Amino acid sequence: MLRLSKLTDYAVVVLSRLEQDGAVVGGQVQTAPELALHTGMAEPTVAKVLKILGQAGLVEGVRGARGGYRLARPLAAMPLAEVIVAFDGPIALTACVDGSLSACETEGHCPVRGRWDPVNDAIRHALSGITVADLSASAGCAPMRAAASIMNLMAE
Amino acid sequence: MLRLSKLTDYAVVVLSRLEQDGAVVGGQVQTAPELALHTGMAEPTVAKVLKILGQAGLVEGVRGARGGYRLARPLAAMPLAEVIVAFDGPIALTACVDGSLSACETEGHCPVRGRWDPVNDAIRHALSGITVADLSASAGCAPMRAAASIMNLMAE
DNA sequence: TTAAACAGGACAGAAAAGGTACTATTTGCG
DNA sequence: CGCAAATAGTACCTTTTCTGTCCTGTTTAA
Ligand code: FES
Ligand code: FES
Repeated sequence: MLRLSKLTDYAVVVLSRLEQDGAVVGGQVQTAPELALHTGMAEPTVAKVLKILGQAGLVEGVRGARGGYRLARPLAAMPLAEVIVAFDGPIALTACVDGSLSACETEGHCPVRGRWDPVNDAIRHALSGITVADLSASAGCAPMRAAASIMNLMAE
Repeated sequence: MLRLSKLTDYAVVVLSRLEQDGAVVGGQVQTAPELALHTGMAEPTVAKVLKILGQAGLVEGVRGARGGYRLARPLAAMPLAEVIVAFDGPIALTACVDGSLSACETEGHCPVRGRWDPVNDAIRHALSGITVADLSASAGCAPMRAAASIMNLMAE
């Protein structure tokens, strides 16, 4: 299925919400609990997503009281490929195992190595023109997440 | 990592070997044990790969004694996408769960549904022009599999 | 009739992902 | 100065998925 990580999907929602609330570079910050309420996800999960996004340099984390997160760039300038790389690792279709890789490099030849390169290049090229902003448009209409959000509010 | 199934990788090797041995449509057949020896993979694994390829209509299985497998088409006319679909399922980047899909369809709206469509279309388009023949070229130089094949022969 | 080979499904082990919790560090505020 | 809020990092457990193998049934040439 070429399934990508669920966290990648969550990340797009969180990023959309950040821009929607004006939490762009130089603006107001948004805390993880606030984002959790508005997106309907569990708070630890949102925190995990934001931490990974911070390591990737896609969001800026402001520490301390009155801290929070803010977009490092507008979503229109944020390639989707960077988000995928942050959560799913390098964009490469391969069945290669890390352990056998060293053995193949010393050998100089490998049946797997380089075989899928044209495929990977094609996919990278296909993803190069898509930004997170292209996906955030439809992220607003979220009945399911809204329902989850309501249940989240009621649980308090 | 967008990892594809190992079986997909095996499938390309098996398909390449089939064409290499002249086991094309209307020609000689190749048995699963033979293919296992030549590719260096375990025989049950090769059998599994061939069974799935048969269900997908990419190879033809001839039953009975003196049976075997043969390519349903030349590799140049076999899109890689079909192989991936056979082993990894539909080509779609999504975190959608099957269970919640029905609930979303009754609702008519879903935050996930349709959001990744532009990405999926881009990937499908990128894969549409690649055939298995494009990958089989470098599948011949297989020092690792050759070594495994030798060990396989010695074990008998 | 026998044996070879495909077809289909079932099963246990291994690997990866998802989610959660805990601790440490930073920083505004009284 | 001390407290509280919030991020940063890490570690762990649970669940799911993948992998590889095996078993039984069906077909067919010899
Ligand atoms: S198995 Fe990956 S480089 Fe050889
Ligand atoms: S979660 Fe997949 S259609 Fe709603």
